[in-house]
Amino acid sequence: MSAPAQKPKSDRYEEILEAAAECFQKQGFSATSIDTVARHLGSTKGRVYHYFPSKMDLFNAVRDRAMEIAFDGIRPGYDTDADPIERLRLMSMGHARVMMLRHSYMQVLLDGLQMQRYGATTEFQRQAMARHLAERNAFETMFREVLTLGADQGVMTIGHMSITLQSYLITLNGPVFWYRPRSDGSADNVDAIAHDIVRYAMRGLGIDDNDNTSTISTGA
Amino acid sequence: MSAPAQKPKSDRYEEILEAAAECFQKQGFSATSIDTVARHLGSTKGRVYHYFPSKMDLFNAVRDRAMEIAFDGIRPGYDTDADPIERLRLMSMGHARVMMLRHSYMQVLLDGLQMQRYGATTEFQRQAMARHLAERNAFETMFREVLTLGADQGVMTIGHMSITLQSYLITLNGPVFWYRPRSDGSADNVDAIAHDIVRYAMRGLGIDDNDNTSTISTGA
Amino acid sequence: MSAPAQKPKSDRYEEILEAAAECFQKQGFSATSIDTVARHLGSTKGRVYHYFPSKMDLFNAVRDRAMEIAFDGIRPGYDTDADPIERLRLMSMGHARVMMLRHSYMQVLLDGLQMQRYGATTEFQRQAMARHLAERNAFETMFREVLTLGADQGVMTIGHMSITLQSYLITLNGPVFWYRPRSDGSADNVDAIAHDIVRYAMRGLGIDDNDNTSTISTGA
Amino acid sequence: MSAPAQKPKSDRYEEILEAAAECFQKQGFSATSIDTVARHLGSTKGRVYHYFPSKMDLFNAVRDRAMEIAFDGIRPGYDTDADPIERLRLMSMGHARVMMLRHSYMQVLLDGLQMQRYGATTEFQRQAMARHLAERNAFETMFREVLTLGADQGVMTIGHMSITLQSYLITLNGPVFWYRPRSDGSADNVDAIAHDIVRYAMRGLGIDDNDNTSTISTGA
DNA sequence: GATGAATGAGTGTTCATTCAT
DNA sequence: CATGAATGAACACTCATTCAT
Repeated sequence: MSAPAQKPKSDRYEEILEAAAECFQKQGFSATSIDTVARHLGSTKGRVYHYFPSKMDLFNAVRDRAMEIAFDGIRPGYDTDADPIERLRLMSMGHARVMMLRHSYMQVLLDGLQMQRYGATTEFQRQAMARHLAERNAFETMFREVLTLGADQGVMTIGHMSITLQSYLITLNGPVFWYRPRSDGSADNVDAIAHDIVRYAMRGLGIDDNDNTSTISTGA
Repeated sequence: MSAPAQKPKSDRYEEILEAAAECFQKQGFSATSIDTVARHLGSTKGRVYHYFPSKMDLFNAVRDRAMEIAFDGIRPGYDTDADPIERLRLMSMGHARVMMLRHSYMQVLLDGLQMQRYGATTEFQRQAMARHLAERNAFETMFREVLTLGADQGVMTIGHMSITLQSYLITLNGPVFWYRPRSDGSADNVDAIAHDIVRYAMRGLGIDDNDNTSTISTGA
Repeated sequence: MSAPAQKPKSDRYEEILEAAAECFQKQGFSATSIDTVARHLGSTKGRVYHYFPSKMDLFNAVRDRAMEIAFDGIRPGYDTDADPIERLRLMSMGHARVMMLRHSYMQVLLDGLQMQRYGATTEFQRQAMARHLAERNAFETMFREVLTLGADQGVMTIGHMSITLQSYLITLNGPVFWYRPRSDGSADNVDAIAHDIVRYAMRGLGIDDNDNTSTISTGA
Repeated sequence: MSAPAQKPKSDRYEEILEAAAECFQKQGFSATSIDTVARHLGSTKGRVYHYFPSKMDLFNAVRDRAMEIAFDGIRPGYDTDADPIERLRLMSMGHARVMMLRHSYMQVLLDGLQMQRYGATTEFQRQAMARHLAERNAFETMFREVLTLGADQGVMTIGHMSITLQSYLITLNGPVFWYRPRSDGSADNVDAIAHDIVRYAMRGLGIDDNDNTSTISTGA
C-alpha cells in the first residue's frame, strides 16, 4: 500500500536525493555546496557526482520529486466524486499536510520558483525550467478548475480569479515559512494545524463551516 | 528642526543600499557578489567596502531598511483612530501596496527570514539576527493587537491566533512571489490588486464587504 | 611457423590501442581521459584498466606501436641493395607515406617526444622514456648511416650532419602538422604528396632529379 | 632603440605572460595548471586571474605575443629592397633565429596551431581561433609572395606551391623540436645553426650558395 | 573479464576581504 | 574617497585509480 508507483531508482540515489533536499531547504541553492551534501551523507563528493552529473541536475531532481509529492498530496481530493467544496477541502487539507510532512521538499519547490533569476544559462537548463513551470501550471490548474466549478455553482465567492487563486494557494503554502518539524520526529498536530489553515483559506472564498474551534495543542 | 527622523546617512550610502537591494532581490544573498553590486553602481568594490564593512553588514542594512519601509507601510493605519476593522483594512492595504511598490526590499526581507542559518558565526551577527527577529515580532504584534481587539469586539472570527495571524500575513505578502514591477515604471494597477488581496484576506477573518467586483485592468 | 613476428596480443588489446591512438591524437595526452578512450570503445574504464595498468602505460604502448610502424615504414628502403640515393628515396617515401596513412600514431609519436617532462616520476617510467629515446635514436641512425654513405661517395651535400639530419627528418614529418585524412576514407593522393615532399627534402641534400612536375590533384 | 612599439601593459602583466609562455612550452596547454604558472611566479592564482580572466585568455595572450614576435622576426627581411633570394634569406635567417632565441613563445605558437582539436567551445573562443588562423595565414603569405616572385623570375624551383611552402616553413621551424637554450644563458652559436638550417631549406628551392662549410661549435 | 561504485587529489574559477596608494 | 592589486578559502567539476562483485 505504501510502495511508490515508480521504482525507487536505487537506495543510494534516494539517499542522496533526501540529503540534498534537506540541505537545499536549510541553506538554499546557492549556499549549498556539493561538499555539504556529501558531508551530510557521510561520504565524499564523488558519490554525489556518480549519481548526478551536476549540482543543477541534483537540484532539478529534488524539485521534480517535490513536484510529484505535491501532486500526490492533492490528487485524491481532486479525484473524489463530490461537490466542489468537498473536493477543494480535501485537496487543501492534502496540500497543507504535505507542506508540513514533506517540509524540506516543499521549501525547495518554492525556492525553485523564485529561481528564474539564477539565469538558466544552458539550453538544457531552460528546458528543465520550462518543464517545471508547466508542471506548476498544471498544479494550479487543478485548483483553478475546482474554484471555477464552485463559482459557477454559486457556492464560492471569487473576485479576480488569478489574484484569488494565488492568495488561496499562498495561504496553504504558509507553513513552509514557519513550520519546523519536531526534532524528535513525533506525530505532531499536523492535522489540527492544517485544519485551521484550510478553514481560514476557504473562508476567503466565502465558505464557512461555522466551526470556530481549534484543536491545536500548545506543544512542549 | 526640519530634518527627517532618520537622517539620510548620505547620498552615496543610499545609492549603494538601493543597488544592493536590487541585486539581493534578483539573485539572492549567496549568489550576489560585492562585485555585482559595485558594477550595478558603476564603481568598484572599494566604494561598497568604504560604507559597509562586510557583505553581511550590507545585507543587514538592506534588511533593516526593508523593515523600516514595512513599518512605514502599516503605521498610518495602525495609528488611525477608528474601529478595528477599519484599522486592519488600512494597515493591510498599506502593507499590500508596499509589497508591490517596494518589491526589491520586501523580497530581501522574506529571504532574510528564511536564512537564520547563514551561519550566525560572529557574536555581532547573532545580535543583528536577534534584533531583526525582535523587529519582525514587533511588526506582527501590531497586527495581532488589532486582531485581538476585533475578536474581543466580536467583529472578527479568529480560530487559533498564531495560525490565523500567520495565514493572514502570508496572504498579504503574496505579491512578493508573483508580482513583477512594470518595466516601463508606469503607475500600474497596484491599488486594485491590493484591494483584491485585502478583501480575500479579511474574508478569512469573517469580514465581508459584500463587494465582489474587481477593478484590475488586464494590462497592456 | 606462420605466426607473424610480434604476436598480435589479442583483438581486445589492439582495439584499445587503436582507440587510444585516435584519442591521444585528437586531444593530446593530458586532455584525454581514460573515460574518453572507453567511450570511444563503447565500453567502460574497466576494460582499459584490465589491459593497461595506467594511463601512462597505455600511452607508452601507443608510442611503442607507433615506433614499430615508423620502423616498418623505412626498413624496406633501408634493406634494399642499391646506391645511397635510391635507398634514401625509398626510406623517405616510406616515411612520408606512413606519416599520412598512420596519421594518428605518428602524431602521438611527435607529441611524446616533446613530453620528456610529463614527470618521469616512477623508475619504471624513466626506463620507458629511456627505451623510447633509444629507439628514436636508432631510427635516426638509420638515416644518418645512409646520409654518411652518400656524403662519402660525394653524391650528397651535407653540412653539419646533426642539423642537416634533423632538418631532413622534420621535413618528412611535415604532414603531421597539416595533413588531415579524408573523412570518407578514400584513397587520397598520398603518394603524390609524399613524392613532392621527398623531392623537396632531397634537394636540400643537393640531390635533384630535374623533375619539376607535381601530380597532386586538387581534390574534390 | 629596443623599446617595444606598443606600451608594455605593465610589468606584472609581462611577468605573468613570460612565466606562462615557459610553462605552456614545457608542459603544453592541458598539462599546465594556473597554479603551476602562479608557483612559477612565486605568487598565487589570484594574481594571474587578476590580469587574465581565464586560462584560455592567458594562452591566447601568449599566442598573440608569439605571433608578434614571429612577425618581427621576418619583417625586416620582407621589407628589404632586394632581389627575392636575398629577401627570402633574410626572412629565413630572422625566423630561424627567433625560433631559438624566443624558443618558449615559438613552441607555444606551434602547439596552438595543433589545438583546433581542443574544441573552441565558446563563441568568443571561436573568434580568437579564427583571428589567430588569419594571422598565421598572413604570416605564410609573406613567404608565399617572395617564393612566387622567385619562381616568376626563374631563380627558385618550386613544384606544388602549398606543399613546398609548408615544407620550407617546417624546416625553419625545426629548432623548436630539438633546440634547448643554454641554461647559462650564454650567447650560443644561434647564428651558425640558423645559417645551416637556412642553407638546407633554400637548397630545397634549388638555391645553392656553394658554401658548404659549417661554423657550428660543438658546444661545451 | 568487465562493470559500477567510490575516493581523493587536482583544476579552473569565484569571491569576500585586506591593503597600499 | 576610491581604486587596483593581491590573497586564500571555497566551490563545481574532472579524473586516474582502486575494489568488490
